Amino acid sequence: MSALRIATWNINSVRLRLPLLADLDAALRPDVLCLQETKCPDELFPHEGIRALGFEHVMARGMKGYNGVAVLSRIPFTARANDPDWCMKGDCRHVGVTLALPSGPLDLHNFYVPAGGDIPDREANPKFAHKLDLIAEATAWFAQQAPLRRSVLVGDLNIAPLEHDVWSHKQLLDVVSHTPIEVEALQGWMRAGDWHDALRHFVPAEQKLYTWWSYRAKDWEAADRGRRLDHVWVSQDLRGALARHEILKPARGWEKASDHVPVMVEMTL
DNA sequence: ATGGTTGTCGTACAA
Repeated sequence: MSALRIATWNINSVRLRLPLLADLDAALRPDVLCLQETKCPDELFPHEGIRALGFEHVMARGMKGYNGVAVLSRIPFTARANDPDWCMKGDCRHVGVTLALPSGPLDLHNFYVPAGGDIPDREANPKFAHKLDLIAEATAWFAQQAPLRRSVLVGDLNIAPLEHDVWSHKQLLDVVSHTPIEVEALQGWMRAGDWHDALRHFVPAEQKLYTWWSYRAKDWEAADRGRRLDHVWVSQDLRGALARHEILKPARGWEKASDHVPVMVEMTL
């Protein structure tokens, strides 16, 4: 039995915030770190700086300017084969790997779900339609994979499903990220894979829990108008392995901070 | 009060 720490962070440019990875590493010491919004084509990915932090195993799936995901790991892994290209867009929103743990293989999915634009209407807003379509595809695909074993799904899912995943349930009901149609979609995805919400495993549903604070607030900390957009899900067989979690809120106050903070879950496997 | 900030790219667009 040993501890496995998996962290996830929407880094909002891996090149700009490469120095912050050292601070994250010092704070959380993750064995595996999943990044979203790397905004970096693969040929420009900062492999040297990341290797210097001790992440010897890296898989990046990036493109110019937008999106992009990566898995940084101290544990060897193989790329999962034959995972879908969601919505056939080639837009670098998912990477799947299989970690080679001493206790056996563990599947890890790193997702960056589309933010979905401003208008919560699939007819009026193609970005919202894309968000719902990607989730519908993922729902159908994970339903086919069931029953999932030794599986973890992390990422910026861009939906805050519970009432206390946002600063004001009432005021955000019409705001993309917390609309009933999105919440339904996310919950359907969770049910399809029989996923267990690892963050709410540790934090009661009645308690406010955020992982993102807008750049647009004058004082993000004083306003505290946050949302829980970043998630860690585990298959039911890993429920008993959940040992600890940390949401690195101080990271929101770092110099040149991302608007998302790193989230970590530790399991005993 | 329908604002506000950030990153990439290149002076627009996505978040």
